[in-house]
Amino acid sequence: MSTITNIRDASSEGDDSMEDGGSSIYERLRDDIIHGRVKANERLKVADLASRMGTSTNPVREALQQLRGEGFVIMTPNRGARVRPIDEEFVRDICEIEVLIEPALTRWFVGIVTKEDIEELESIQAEIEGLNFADEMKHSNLDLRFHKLMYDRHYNRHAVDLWMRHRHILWAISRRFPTSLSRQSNVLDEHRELLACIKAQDADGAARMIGRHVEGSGRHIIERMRLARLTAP
Amino acid sequence: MSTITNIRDASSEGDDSMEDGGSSIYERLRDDIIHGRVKANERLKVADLASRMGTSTNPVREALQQLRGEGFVIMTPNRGARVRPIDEEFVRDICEIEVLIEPALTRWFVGIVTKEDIEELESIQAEIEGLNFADEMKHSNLDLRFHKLMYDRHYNRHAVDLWMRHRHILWAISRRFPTSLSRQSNVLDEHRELLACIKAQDADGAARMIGRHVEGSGRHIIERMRLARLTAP
DNA sequence: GATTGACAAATAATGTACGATCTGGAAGCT
DNA sequence: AGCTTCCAGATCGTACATTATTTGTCAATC
Repeated sequence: MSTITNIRDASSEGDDSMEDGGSSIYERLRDDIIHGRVKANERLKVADLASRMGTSTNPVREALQQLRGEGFVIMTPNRGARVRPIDEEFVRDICEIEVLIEPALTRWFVGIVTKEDIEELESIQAEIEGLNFADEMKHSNLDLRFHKLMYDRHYNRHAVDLWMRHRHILWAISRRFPTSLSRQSNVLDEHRELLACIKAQDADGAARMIGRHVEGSGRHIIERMRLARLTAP
Repeated sequence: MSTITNIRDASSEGDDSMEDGGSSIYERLRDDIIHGRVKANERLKVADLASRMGTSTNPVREALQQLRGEGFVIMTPNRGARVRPIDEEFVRDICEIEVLIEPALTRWFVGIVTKEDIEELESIQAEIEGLNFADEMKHSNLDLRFHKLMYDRHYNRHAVDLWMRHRHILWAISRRFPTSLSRQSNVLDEHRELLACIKAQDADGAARMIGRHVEGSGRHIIERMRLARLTAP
């Protein structure tokens, strides 16, 4: 229970009031939860967190309240906050929701797509194929740009926000594990097929494709999580 | 811009430290936003709210953070909080999401439904038909019980939570307006047909039915909102 | 004379410190 | 053993200090 956020402080050694490099308390806590640095259902004591973060208690309390609103922590009156377990169930849950939402967003995108959009998508896709998973970080950014381009102009901002939130969570989790080779080739295939459907103005096909894509990603992450849990508990 | 939460203080007159009747600051603020007592994009000043609520600023700040997590207020650093507009767009957005989620939840329910469940659903439906919209409040509760029974045992807690949140918002909004007679009869019809599909183990039919039900409710609320906005701006 | 720029004062958000209140568990009593 | 009492620890609320933003004024320039 010692190192939670201090894990990444290895570089800046015994430094209390570290000038936080742009990351807010909220983000730090959120990352600690998503990355599993705090155990499931573990109690989060504001005083502890405050000293660990190098601030007073008030910012921590507000961060916790925000996290409660987003469902990452569970708070009971006069009894503090506990972390919601980010386990395979959680991933499955949000993936299932995405399987419902993303096809709808995609279907709409096919209806409004322009020649320029397709060109940009293809250029992104070319970049993705170019680096071929050499840099996971870069790949993730490109992948995000790919999907963001499709969804960003959608009128349903609420749905897009939901997608973004889920996406960030999944991305943070999947960053813990490497992507298997088979999944890598599947991702490339799925993107290619998706592009083909978009170009052909086949909304149903594109929706079906994105559904498969999301489901595949989710399944892959869950398998990796299960594996990691079994090998190194 | 004077009376926001004080509207309901009319009864307890000039009483500073009113023993709040179970409603937390968070709930008060949330209701004020949903019910449109605060104008869209209006700035929420913590000091104002604190004095209005009869407390100090800290509880207000935490409530605002929670609301931010849930997307009801938008906060920018060093610039405070603004209320997210709860307009027709907002309702349309969450209804569209529900149109995607609820059919999936319903489909699963049809797969695990027992004889006892159906009996209880029918008893609730009988009660609903019995009071025939005489008491909107009671009707809402029964309607909630009806759908809750279907969704509550679903394994995807995240999706069910989302549904619950959306449901509460919609309910709070629709409470502002009376339900039209035509919509009333439609609701009854839709429930009846839904029950028939469930009894017949017709998952696709039930899903289609609930989709129509949600869409109809959403459309009705939006129309009412538009009407109210046009008649009394 | 009107516009724009900088500077200063007000206003409001953010952070810190401390006291009040509640919970949980351990020690003591029947 | 079971119940009560009490104390340590943590949360929650209040007050205050600090910092950032906004506003208003005045002067300099076009």
